[in-house]
Amino acid sequence: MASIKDVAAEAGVSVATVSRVLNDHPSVSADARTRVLSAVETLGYRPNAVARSLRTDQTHTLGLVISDVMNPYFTELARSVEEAARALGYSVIIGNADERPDLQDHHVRNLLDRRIDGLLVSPTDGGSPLMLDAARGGTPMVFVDRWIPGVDVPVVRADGLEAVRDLVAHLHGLGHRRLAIIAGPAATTTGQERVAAFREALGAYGLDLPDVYIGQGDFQADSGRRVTEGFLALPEPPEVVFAADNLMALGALDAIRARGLRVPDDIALAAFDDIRWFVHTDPPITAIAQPTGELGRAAVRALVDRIEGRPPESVTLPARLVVRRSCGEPAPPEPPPAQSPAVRSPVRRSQT
Amino acid sequence: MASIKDVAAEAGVSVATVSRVLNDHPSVSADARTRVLSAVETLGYRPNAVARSLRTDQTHTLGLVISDVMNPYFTELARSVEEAARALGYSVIIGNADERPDLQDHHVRNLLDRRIDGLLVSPTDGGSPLMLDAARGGTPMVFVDRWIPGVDVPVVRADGLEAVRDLVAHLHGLGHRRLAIIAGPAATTTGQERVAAFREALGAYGLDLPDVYIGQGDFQADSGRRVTEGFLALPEPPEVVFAADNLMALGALDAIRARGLRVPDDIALAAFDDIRWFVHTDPPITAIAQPTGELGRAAVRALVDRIEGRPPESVTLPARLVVRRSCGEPAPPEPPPAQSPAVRSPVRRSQT
DNA sequence: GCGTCCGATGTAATCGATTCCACGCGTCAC
DNA sequence: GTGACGCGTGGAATCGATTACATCGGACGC
Repeated sequence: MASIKDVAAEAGVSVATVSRVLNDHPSVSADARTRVLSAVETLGYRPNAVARSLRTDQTHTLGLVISDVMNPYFTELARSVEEAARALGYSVIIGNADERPDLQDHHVRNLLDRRIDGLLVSPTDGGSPLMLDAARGGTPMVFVDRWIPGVDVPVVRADGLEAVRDLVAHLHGLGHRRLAIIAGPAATTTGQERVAAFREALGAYGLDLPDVYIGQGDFQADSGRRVTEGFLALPEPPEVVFAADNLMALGALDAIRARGLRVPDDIALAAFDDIRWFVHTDPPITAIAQPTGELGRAAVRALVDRIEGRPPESVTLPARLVVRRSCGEPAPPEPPPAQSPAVRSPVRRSQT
Repeated sequence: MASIKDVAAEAGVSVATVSRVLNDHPSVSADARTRVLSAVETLGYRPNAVARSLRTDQTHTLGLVISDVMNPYFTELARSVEEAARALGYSVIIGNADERPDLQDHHVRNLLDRRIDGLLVSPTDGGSPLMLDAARGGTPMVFVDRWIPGVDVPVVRADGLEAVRDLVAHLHGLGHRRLAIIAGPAATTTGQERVAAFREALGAYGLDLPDVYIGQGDFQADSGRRVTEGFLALPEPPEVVFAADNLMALGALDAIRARGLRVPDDIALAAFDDIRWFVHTDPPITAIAQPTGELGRAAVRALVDRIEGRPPESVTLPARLVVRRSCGEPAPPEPPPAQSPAVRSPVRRSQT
């Protein structure tokens, strides 16, 4: 592969001049510039990003460590992050933690070793020593979706409280009184918050959330199945199962189906996180939708602000309820499928 | 951030010795080794991968350029690639082309600039000059899923011919005679092959595939909707729609539903690529499943073989038909959901 | 006792860029 | 006419690692 030296030789100038042309530094003669450019062309030269990064101490790369790529919510988040980053001249390297703290640490370490300019994390757990060091250390960092309390890092996330209240109102209105939740890991903020929001919303109707109606899941489909099987085996099974993410809802559906029961006649189902397939499941599933694209963009904006020396902002966006038929009639008309669901909602910001 | 010099100073040795310890070179005294190791510990030193890569001309990184991350098939492929690569000591940088040749070029260029050790590509089109140069040039490369004919690069893919024959047999057995396909872009091999396989399989039953029953899609949901709307508006609409990927099947479902029609009573639907949600759609969708995990692993194996100087092998694995209810009764019993669908099938290999 | 060999170590070159500094030369002001 | 200035350019240092080569002792064989 041709290096800057080859280009310099070909153009009959010094490497310094080649570098100046490449970084369009003003003081280069028109003549030298054209000679360099044509040398670049004939050699098919491309600057070595590794060497450049070593010298400039910048990689123009963001790291994104997410909990689980196979979860459509995170896939979409990753996509919007990459898109936003690209628009700002950054590349993204994705690390998939698969909800495993050890894998998460592996990726964080890997990204740090590569000297990425900044790190976007959706933590799988309460924070390993490595993660905490990274957060306190010099690396610009922003949490997205989930965060670690007590760490001074901006957070970009959706607030589901209002939507969960709407959901409970909907369920209550349909006559449901025994409501259960498949929770995410207690070590994650989303794992805790969704249970807390659910309990609070139930409280407003004088309902409580007994321990047997809280199933401990891990945001993966299998745990949804396992927990739901437990619910169904109860002497008094719940009338509604609320899955704290879409994969556990899938597992719940598996379990319900394996028992030969029907949704919503025998048991109702709702999920946190909306995905396109929920429109076409049997029955269509009522879900809480997050403004995923906005979250990704806001997260990148915050991180790049930090990297480039501007004060980053924490952002909290509202989630919203999408009612379908999985909790019982009536089934509201689904709006015609649009290119992208038009989620226009007010933005709440708070300085960090 | 501490550098190797700081470690050397702290340990009272030269940088060469530190480097030797780090790369566990045999000729280092036990004393020096422990001193270096403890210096590393106290300084929290981590070697700079950028500098190391520059010197050794190896990044221990694989590039993966896929056509569309939001397509669950590719998401899963990416996941298995990363897993397999990690097991072999490589990291993976994913580039998402979103089915856009310009974006694909962007990512290929970016990865090449970063001097990745090898490139895994599922080409979005017939091959841009950049891609062809890269293939002919020194960069180790392997195609996965899709490939570019006439380029001497190993290919790892699934062969759907047998499965498509099974599908057509199934459809024919159910009495369907007017079968349509939503094709992928003609510039992709999978776009062409699936149509060809479908046509050939129809031919075995004396059926043909008229042009009006070939809808031109682009592997995205919207095109599936658009094409299906066209089919339904035909004076003689098809009895079956076969979508060449799962996203276009989703779009087809949208269109069918918008028309107020039912699957399979009014029209049957089948898809290439099986995804977990197909079990729970209304109705469960008959699909052709690819051994995605195997493909990812085989692709990494082939690429790493090339990188490390061993002769790489092209691999073709068979896809298989999974019959559900979307093409009409009878609905075979779905096996109980397993951790991972046990796809055990013979492996055909061919030397490249 | 002396030459040889080997193990442990340090010095310095190197990878491919960027960038500080110095230099040469032409222009302009005084 | 001369000094100051600025522009275009090249030389060389630098980033943080790896590694070839040189050096220095000590052990060992004869």
